[in-house]
Amino acid sequence: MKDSGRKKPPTLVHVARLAGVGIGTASRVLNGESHVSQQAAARVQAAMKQLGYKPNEVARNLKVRRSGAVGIVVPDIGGPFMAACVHAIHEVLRNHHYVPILAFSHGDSQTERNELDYLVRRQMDGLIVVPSGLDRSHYREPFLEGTPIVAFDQPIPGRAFDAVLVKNKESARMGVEHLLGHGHRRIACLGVFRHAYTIKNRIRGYLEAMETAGLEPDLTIMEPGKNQAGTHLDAWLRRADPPTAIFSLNELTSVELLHALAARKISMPDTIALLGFDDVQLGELLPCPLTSIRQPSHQLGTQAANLLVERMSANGDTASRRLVLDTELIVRKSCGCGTA
Amino acid sequence: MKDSGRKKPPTLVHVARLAGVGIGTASRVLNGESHVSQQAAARVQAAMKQLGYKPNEVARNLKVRRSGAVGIVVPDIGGPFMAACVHAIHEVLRNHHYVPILAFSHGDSQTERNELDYLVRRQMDGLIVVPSGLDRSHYREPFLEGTPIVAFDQPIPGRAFDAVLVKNKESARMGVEHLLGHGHRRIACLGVFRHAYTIKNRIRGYLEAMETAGLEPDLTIMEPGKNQAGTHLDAWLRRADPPTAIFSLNELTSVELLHALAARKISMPDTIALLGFDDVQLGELLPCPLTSIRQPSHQLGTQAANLLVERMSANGDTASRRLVLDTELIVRKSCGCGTA
DNA sequence: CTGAAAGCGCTAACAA
DNA sequence: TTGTTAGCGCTTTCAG
Repeated sequence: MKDSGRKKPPTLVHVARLAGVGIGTASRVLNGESHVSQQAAARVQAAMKQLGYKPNEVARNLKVRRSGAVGIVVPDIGGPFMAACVHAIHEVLRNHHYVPILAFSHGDSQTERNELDYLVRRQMDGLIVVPSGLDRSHYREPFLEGTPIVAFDQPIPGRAFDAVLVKNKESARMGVEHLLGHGHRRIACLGVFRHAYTIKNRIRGYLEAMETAGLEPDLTIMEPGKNQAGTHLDAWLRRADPPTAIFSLNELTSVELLHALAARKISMPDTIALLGFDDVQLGELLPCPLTSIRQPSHQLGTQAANLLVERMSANGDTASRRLVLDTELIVRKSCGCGTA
Repeated sequence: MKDSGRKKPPTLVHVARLAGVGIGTASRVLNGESHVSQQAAARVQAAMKQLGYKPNEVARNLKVRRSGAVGIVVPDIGGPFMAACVHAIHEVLRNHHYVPILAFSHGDSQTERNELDYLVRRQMDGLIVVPSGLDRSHYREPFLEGTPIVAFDQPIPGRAFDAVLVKNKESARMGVEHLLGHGHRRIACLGVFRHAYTIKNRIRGYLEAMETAGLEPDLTIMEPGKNQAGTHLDAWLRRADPPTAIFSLNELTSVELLHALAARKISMPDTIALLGFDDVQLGELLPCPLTSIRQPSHQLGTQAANLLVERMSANGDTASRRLVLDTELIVRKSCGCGTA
């Protein structure tokens, strides 16, 4: 009397029995195969309808050894950038009849590894991963072999994975140069550590631009989630010659900075100009509209998904490909434009 | 020579063979069962490690007839509200060792049905659904029977599903009354159609508040994605006695409205006051900080997931439960507060 | 064209 | 404590 609750759903056997055909035939019509008589097909379909039959994908997967699913591992989808990327990936994948399975690493290596492990056990046909933990050694482990992977936003060192990235260094450099163009000499740079690769390259771009201009770089890295922007801002302002502009390395920093500036009633862009990565929602409507570097999130997602789809259907192994996309500078006022 | 590509990963059989034990024993140590000798356990574990064995979840699922996965169907995760909800759901689910599978309905009934169908075929152990299509007849179809479902944000008519909702009508009423408290008499209401239930109730709240105050309601529903807020705004302004306040039914409307107001340089809250559902990112930092009704997105997600987890593990069938959560009015300036 | 039969990798019941 | 066996629901030879 233990399992009396829900009665088991009908299987192909039931369908076949009801239709008076063999299970093989039933399977064939299920898969829309050609070599079936009209007669049989009709009766099987009738039986399926009558029983409300739904094929069991799990069983099918076990047999055909592919799950039709692809795993997506991202740190989180809090910000608009990742949300948009994930959305785009989802769309492409669904169009190709894959089911996307989303997992969060929270930027932690261990969690990332666990999620990957789990996805592999679940027989994912492919993986799209933002490698955001510090430790990336698990990408060399054997359990990932045999599963196509495309690295997203950040490359995976070592094995030659496909990757879709943006021009971080160049974009940063362009942004800082724009600030330099406004006559700023003391440009501070603020960011958070987490996503090593992207940030590292943006920093590199900042440093290059400053160096080329013969200026002293002024770099600060803060911990995420601690809302330390205010503290750093205060420190800058206490200096004899505080920075006149800030280059922000990501959305989170920009938002925190915006709050900190507002709380201190510091006028932008006069006292301090701001330019940063990632467009912030409503950034356009702020008292001083935000100038920012927009990453092509939708394209990024689409390209990555396409790359993966291609690789999953490719029998042979093609060489690994790396796509690097351009960003766009959205010029508004926080950089100093239109103030003169 | 067709399948020569990737060699098949090791199975329990290989492990057992290498360890020199029966497959049953191997399975037992895999599942951490007690009745195994130290000897055997050790050798099996060694073998597993040596082979880099990863259990095949698909096979296990087929056998135990549960997938350990739960499907989440939402219109999209573009806005911060849904993003936060989904995040919370994910978290709870993962803590209970379920894998969350996210699907998008785009607010379309057909898509919604398809996704549900697919999830059921994939043997989801449970479903959390935002029923956002107009047609909800599919929730009465037999294929959903036997799968626990909790309705999220909007209830499912008919069958007695669990549901987690917010107090839409009461919140709207409270919001409008706040506006009334500022002396506004002509309060327009703007929203988009899509999410029938929530919107309908918010409208009801608006109407009630207006009626109670003995005022003429002024309701406009626009189509999503068409950015029609400006058009409606213009229409209002052409009137002899234009509204002095707008009650916005959701985030999308608020954002569009904000853009439209800014483009027309209409001052807020003097010329037009604004109060709406859903907190908008950076709403606090706008020239006129936004007053809004904040929904408890995190709680909503957590509760829904907990409800589902409970139901999935409940053998017998408990009565369906409905949770209705409170909202919070975040008072800033766009309503007219602090202007006097 | 069609039915029967052999598994996919795993768990669970049953003997031993 | 163990090995063996019978499937989970489906696809896919392989004969007929």
